[in-house]
Amino acid sequence: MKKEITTLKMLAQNLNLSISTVSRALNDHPDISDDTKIKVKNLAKSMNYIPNIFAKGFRKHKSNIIGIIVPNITHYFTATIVRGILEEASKQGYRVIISESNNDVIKQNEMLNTMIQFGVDGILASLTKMTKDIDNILPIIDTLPFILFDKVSDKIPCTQITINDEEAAFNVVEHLINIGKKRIAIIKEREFSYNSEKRYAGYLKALKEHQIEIDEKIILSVDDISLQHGKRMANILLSIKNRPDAIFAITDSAAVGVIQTLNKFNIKIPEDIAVVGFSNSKYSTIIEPKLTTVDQPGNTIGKTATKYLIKEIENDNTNDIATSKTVEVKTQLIIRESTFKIS
Amino acid sequence: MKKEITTLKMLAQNLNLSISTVSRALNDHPDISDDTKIKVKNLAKSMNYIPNIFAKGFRKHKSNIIGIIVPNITHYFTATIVRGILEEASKQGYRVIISESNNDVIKQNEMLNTMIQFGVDGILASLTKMTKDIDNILPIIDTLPFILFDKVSDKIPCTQITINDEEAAFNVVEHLINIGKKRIAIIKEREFSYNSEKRYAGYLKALKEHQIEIDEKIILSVDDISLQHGKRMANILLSIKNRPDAIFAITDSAAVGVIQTLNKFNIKIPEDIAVVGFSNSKYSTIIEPKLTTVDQPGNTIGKTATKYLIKEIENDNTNDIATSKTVEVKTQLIIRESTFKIS
DNA sequence: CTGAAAGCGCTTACAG
DNA sequence: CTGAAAGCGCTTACAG
Repeated sequence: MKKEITTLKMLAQNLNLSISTVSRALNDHPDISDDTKIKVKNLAKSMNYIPNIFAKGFRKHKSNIIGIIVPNITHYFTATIVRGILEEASKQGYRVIISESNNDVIKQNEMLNTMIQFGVDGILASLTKMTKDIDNILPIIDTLPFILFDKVSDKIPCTQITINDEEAAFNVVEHLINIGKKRIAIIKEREFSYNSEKRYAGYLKALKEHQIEIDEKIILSVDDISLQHGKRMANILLSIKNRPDAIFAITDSAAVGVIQTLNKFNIKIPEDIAVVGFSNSKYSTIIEPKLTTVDQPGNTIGKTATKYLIKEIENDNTNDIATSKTVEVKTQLIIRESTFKIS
Repeated sequence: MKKEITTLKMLAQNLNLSISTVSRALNDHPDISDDTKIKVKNLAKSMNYIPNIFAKGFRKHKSNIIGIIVPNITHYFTATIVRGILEEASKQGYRVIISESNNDVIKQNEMLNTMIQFGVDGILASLTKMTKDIDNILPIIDTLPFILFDKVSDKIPCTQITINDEEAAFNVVEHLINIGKKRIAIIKEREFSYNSEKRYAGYLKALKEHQIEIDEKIILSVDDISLQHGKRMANILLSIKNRPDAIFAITDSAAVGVIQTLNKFNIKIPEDIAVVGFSNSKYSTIIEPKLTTVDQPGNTIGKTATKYLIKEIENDNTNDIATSKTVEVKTQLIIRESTFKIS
């Protein structure tokens, strides 16, 4: 029982005009007289005319749909980015198709392909953790506009939007030093994570600049930077002879795990051991003591990425390597009880 | 520098066949010989043929895209539902377009309209809080397949997928009674929320069944069932002369606010006052004591809703009121420290 | 300022 | 078993 859909043809017949004229009037073509335009537009409105996007897209080879692919949509930070993308896209007249890779490279590639098949005008992607197989992505980036955000990779020559991971981590560690900490542990991910490596670099840089000795024993790497592993690592750090006086976990979840463990052993936070996370997720204000962390403006990342993508789409310069750039969105250190100045 | 796209025509020329035959071969039409099919399919693969979904959709008046609209995508539970939708949709060859209403009715209507304009085959919606203006939705539901999930409304005659709110709340309250609580407060939303009303109904039913007096003074309603309001309500409940010995907050966030407040006043949980939330969000295991709550299987809701929608799409029976049904997905009470049996 | 016509890539009745 | 042709709803060079 679908409703009768108004088409250009119907409008044309009604007004005794040609389809061409009606089409042009609706698109504000300069050749058409204002008189006609007004007549056409009024009728269109009264007949509830909705252009058939498919015919249009088909004709112009443009769908006004952008595809986005993320590892895990249930992460608060990711959802926040998605929200930014949705806002900006809808403002500019684009719709958004979403896929989740679940950190599965095979799935990610499948999804990229179906997106292209579905005729998206461009793709915004946040990579899986182990995106070693850049091979599947490289052919795509000169097929259509493609931009990376959050989980990016410098192996892929395209525009990338991230946060200033290195600087943010540097600020975290410097803050810990400023409150008097001298033996700062870090819990990071294994090598393949871009973000983790950047944060680690910031950590090292801060220690060096403040001439603090780097001790491998308190630099821990895990496969999956989760709450569970945070707990495990905290236990390890407590067991070594020369305990750290601060723990920087590269993720809020891990930091929460650390705090829970320290609480269990009645270790005073931040006096005995200070703790810092990363993300400013909701947990950070629910755990006791409240967590010092880095706020990442997901909304800004999403909007920025979308702006760049649409610009590329509308200029039709498919990922010109020359025009690719890396944009770093500024984060902010949020200081809470887990590192409060001791005095 | 877009790559040359393989079309049916190119395949046809290459094989000296007609476009019709190639099209039929690719679609496994019974009229075509196996020989031809194999030849065509092989060439298609080697030439990397991808059907143009727009031409196809345009021709068949079908986009294979479903639209979903939710109030807030950053809510963990919502993201979980979205994940379920994505999984099921992609399994059945559909793509998903997402919009966020931010609980704004005007925006919601705009989005519904653009979705229809974008030619989605059907819509899955979770309503804004104050969807009193059903008026805008009613005309839609007999235009195309339309299904409600999570935030539903019995004013709209279409298939609805929710959790068993009433039963779940009943179980919560019965559990509190079983551990010896006799004066159970509830923090709910104001009247316009469907879910809140159902949970409230479950609350009342349990009290009645166990012949516990209903006291308006410990039935609190808020506009926005957030952590902040949870705190505020907890303060109110602590200030009344005859304090409750249990608080059922209709949301985990509010329950967390309650716990933080009780902790501040050193009230023993659950001995003095037990606390229950709703959602089994991540916070519920981060707060101390860990929160008893109701687990809502978002994934199942998403999948179920999608299955029904696609069924409606493919049967082309647009929201036959006769076939509309309300499906309740079962929840599970998760008992944790905030209500542990006292003995 | 307006119209007739071609064409985007596909499917499908119709004919053989 | 295969092909020629129409048509889905739109835009746009071409002609007037």
